[in-house]
Amino acid sequence: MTNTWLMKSEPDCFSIDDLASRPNQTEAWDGVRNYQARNMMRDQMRLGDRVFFYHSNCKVPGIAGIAEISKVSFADHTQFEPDSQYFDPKATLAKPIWYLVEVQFVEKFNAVLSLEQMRHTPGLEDMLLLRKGSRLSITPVTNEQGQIIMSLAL
DNA sequence: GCCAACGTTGGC
DNA sequence: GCCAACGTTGGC
Repeated sequence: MTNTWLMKSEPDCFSIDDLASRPNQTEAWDGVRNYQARNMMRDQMRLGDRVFFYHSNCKVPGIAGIAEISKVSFADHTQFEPDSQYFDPKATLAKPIWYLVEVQFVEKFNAVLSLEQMRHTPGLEDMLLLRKGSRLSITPVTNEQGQIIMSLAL
């Protein structure tokens, strides 16, 4: 059973083009410091799960393309690095606090499927992304929502 | 740049 | 364990 997720990234920081140009087109999704998001990565994501790569905090926020989970949950190394902005002094090697997954590029949409368009698409009303005040950087997407999104993607 | 909504922190 | 204060997210 393959699930679908939506993962946000600020394109100024890390965009889908950045992912596509990485060696192996993979990237460890480090720096997540929210427990709900961590729990999804740690406990629920499976190899091959589909990821909608969402560009946030930019001119046209929306889904820029697709990735997939290429490596399941392991400790986020940045929590151990004092020089990292993601350093967590409470974390130890024996007891890591933060976990991440690795994602791999699959495809880039010809055009970003905008937040605006998703808001106006019947069938997507219940997407967690569209909830007022929703800031969670990782959210589950239902199969139905996933199919609708794929039908809109160019 | 503004600010609403949310999560976290820490005093009590 | 409550909750005010604070910091962050992210659309607009």
